[in-house]
Amino acid sequence: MSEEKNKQQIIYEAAARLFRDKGYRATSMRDLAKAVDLKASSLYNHIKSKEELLKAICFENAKKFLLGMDQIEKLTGSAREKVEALIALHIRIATEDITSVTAFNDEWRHLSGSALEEFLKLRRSYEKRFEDIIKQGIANGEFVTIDSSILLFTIFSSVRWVYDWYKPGRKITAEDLIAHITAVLLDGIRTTQ
Amino acid sequence: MSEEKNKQQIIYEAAARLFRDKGYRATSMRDLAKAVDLKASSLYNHIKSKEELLKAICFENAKKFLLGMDQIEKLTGSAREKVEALIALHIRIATEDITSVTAFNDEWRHLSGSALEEFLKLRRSYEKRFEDIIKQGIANGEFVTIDSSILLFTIFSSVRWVYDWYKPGRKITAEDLIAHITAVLLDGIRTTQ
DNA sequence: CCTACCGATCGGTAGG
DNA sequence: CCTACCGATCGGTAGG
Repeated sequence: MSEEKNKQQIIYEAAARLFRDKGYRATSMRDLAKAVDLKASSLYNHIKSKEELLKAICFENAKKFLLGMDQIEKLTGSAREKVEALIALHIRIATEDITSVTAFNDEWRHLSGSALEEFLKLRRSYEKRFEDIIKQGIANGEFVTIDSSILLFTIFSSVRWVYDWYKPGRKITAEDLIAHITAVLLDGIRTTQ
Repeated sequence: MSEEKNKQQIIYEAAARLFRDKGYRATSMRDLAKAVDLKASSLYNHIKSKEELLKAICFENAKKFLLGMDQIEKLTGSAREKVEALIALHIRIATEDITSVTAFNDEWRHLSGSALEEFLKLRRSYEKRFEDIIKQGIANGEFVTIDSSILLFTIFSSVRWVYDWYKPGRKITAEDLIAHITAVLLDGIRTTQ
């Protein structure tokens, strides 16, 4: 029973790694089977289908972001503090399970039909909630008056490269990254002279 | 002859669009044939192989970035002016042929063996030259003293989302994007009070 | 530029 | 958990 659970967990983790490294379409069930020391057909004693693996990866990560957003919206601080918390959220999720979050980020588009629709709905809702916080900060005078979707996507991408770059071997810690990326986003790379 | 040239061009453009929309591995030669109104076998009168299409897309775009870098390194201005020119370069390349540059960005990893090696060599060289300019700016006192690779990847990603977002229908022009993203990267989103 | 077809590989099932 | 196998689809070629 606990062994069963374990094997399924192992398959999910191997799938995330393969999807990240080779991409969903380029990963075959034979590749996955080999990675967990099984024959391809035996995988189906533990999982339902290839797409189920991708769904789990995508929706688990989406949930992490949405739960984080729930918490941050409840904060009583300024828009700046909320954006700082969101930057930290993204970087913490990324560095805690870099494999899974990278697969989520790059491979969600291979979800099919209704799963894809549902995923995009969650994503749009997350983006809207993030953008609302930015808009509040602009209205407040906390942030510069630049188109809020430009600010949104600049912040998004500034934390996104961490997925491709962060490796346990790096000397820079997650908390260093949070501090430095936050500093760049808030005040820019130019020195104030 | 010029018709022959045209058909090849049409195939390359259709391939870039399909690779961008579905991914390289999920795009079949039957898909591509349908998009250009041919049978799959007839494609091979115009092209050598599927991978040749990906190679062309990847190396053409790599060349655009490297030629831009050549020009910018020759400038006599400050590091800040060079970084501004690089930001503008990225956004101009992205908005001029958004389809091709997105395929280049997302699908290069499906290059095989020696093509992949060569591509990575070009990419590393580009990144190094970019980072050298940043290092110069830090040494100069023009830029804040934050780890240069953090600055490099933050700048890279801040212009990267444009690929996924920019559509001819948008009200914001490429030149607006350049101005706003440059402003955010140089001085941040926080107002100076 | 097409029809016809190749061997390889795909995700997945049957049956034990 | 395996062997054996399914129909579908893949990139690409032969031959006209």
